[in-house]
Amino acid sequence: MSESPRDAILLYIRMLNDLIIPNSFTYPCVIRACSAISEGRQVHAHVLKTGLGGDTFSLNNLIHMYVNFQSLEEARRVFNQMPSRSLVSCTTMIAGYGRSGHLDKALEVFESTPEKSSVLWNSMIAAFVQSNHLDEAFSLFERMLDEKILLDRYVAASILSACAGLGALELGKWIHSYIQSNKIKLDQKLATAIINMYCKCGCLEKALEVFNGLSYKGPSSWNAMIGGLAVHGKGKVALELFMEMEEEGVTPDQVTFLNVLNACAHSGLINEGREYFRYMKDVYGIEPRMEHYGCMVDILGRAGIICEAMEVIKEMPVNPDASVLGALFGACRIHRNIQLGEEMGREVIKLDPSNSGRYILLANLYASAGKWKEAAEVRKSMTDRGVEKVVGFSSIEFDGCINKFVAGGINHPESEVIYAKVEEMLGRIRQAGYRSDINEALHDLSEEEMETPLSYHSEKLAIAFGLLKTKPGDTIRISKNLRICRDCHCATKLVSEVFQREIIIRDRNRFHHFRSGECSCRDYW
DNA sequence: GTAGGGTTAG
Repeated sequence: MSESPRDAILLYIRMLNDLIIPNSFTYPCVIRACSAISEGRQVHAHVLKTGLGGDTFSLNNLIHMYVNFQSLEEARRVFNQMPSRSLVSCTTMIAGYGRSGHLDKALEVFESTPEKSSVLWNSMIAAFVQSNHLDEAFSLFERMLDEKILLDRYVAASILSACAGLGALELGKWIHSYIQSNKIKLDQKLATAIINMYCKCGCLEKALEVFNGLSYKGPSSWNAMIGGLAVHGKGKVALELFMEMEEEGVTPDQVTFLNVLNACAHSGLINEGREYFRYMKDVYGIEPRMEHYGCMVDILGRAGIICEAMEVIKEMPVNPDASVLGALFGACRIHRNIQLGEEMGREVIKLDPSNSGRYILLANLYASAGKWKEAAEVRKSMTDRGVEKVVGFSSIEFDGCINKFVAGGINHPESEVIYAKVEEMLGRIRQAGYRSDINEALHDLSEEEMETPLSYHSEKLAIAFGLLKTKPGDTIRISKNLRICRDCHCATKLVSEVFQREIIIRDRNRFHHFRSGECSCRDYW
């Protein structure tokens, strides 16, 4: 066995010089050793010349190689021309299409494969999950179960990741217990997926239980747990866990530090953030990447230390991307820095014109400053460019089903009862002092549309649904794809008090645990 | 002998 891919290629050349004829065992190794597409193409030609153009093993490896070099057309050509395709050929093509975002083509290969194994099902499910098409991933998973294909640890990890994405706790729990009762091997990736699912579904305690029960904790398990504590606003605990990780001799990586910085951001730990930002480089030699800079800008900007946030950007070795400037833009929004916000908003849209949220935030920022003409222009430029608005929704799981609500939506079969409940809810919190202030509505710089009355924002519908469907005292869990707005945040605090319910809302960025009239974010978000 | 899974800011 040679140590490096280079040696494999050199050995192959020596073999040719010695006139030894390569066979079907030669090429898979040689192909995997190719470090550039041009080299791979040459070997491809050799395969054909040697008369191995019909060898499934060699061709499968060629498909894999072209996929790795992101040349899907060449991969597909090999796939199309091979005399006998195996399940491996199909799986490789599907995964390749999936990773490059060609879900339609992935699905076409998937559907046209007659004998479907769990490997094939998973390649397609994972393609959906990785492209954030979670509903499709779930329905494919259902189909898989209908066809009596057993769940293995790969499919389990994919589906758990989808559950984490949508906050589907019930399904996630089911997968977890299936893993336990069927003794599915808990390897690093699966353990990480379970911990992450519980964190992202709002069950920190379950996540900790799984984490503490692991016989071996790899870096990714620590990362998932630290990241989970971070989004729940438990910054101090996250930092303690990080120190424990170091004490146990586990080497942190760039993901660890991203999560550590994020923990600082959500808990307002400014000094700690500054320290860890230096520490990662000084102690572990990890250079901050774009994401780390973005996080650092967020920590400072959110705290209102705009000058220092700008300093961080100035000191970057590369140009800041839309995400870094987006963090600064977000800070301007919170601290009502109209002038810099205007500049950042425009810059961010220039760098990433397809993100609808930024247009809306900028338009709302203008509107809040009374600059109606500019606000209209921003909105127009968005429609002119054909940028689709991301529709805000809140989802709540009940009886194994995910119920989705959009602001002002009436598509739910129980709409009438739900709206009546919203009215009752608002009535009762008004008695406790809630005012839905028109002025606040106009100046609220949320991503969601201002056209829908605040009373019918999607989370209010979801909360009303939760109050209707769950028993008194049950926790209501809601996931939302955008950020919660100020008015809903305020209303939910009061609902938690008046109805004596714990309400957990996960928004785009973090968790809000509402209890007895207060939120775990302490209004810092 | 090849193929599928996890953690990653706002």
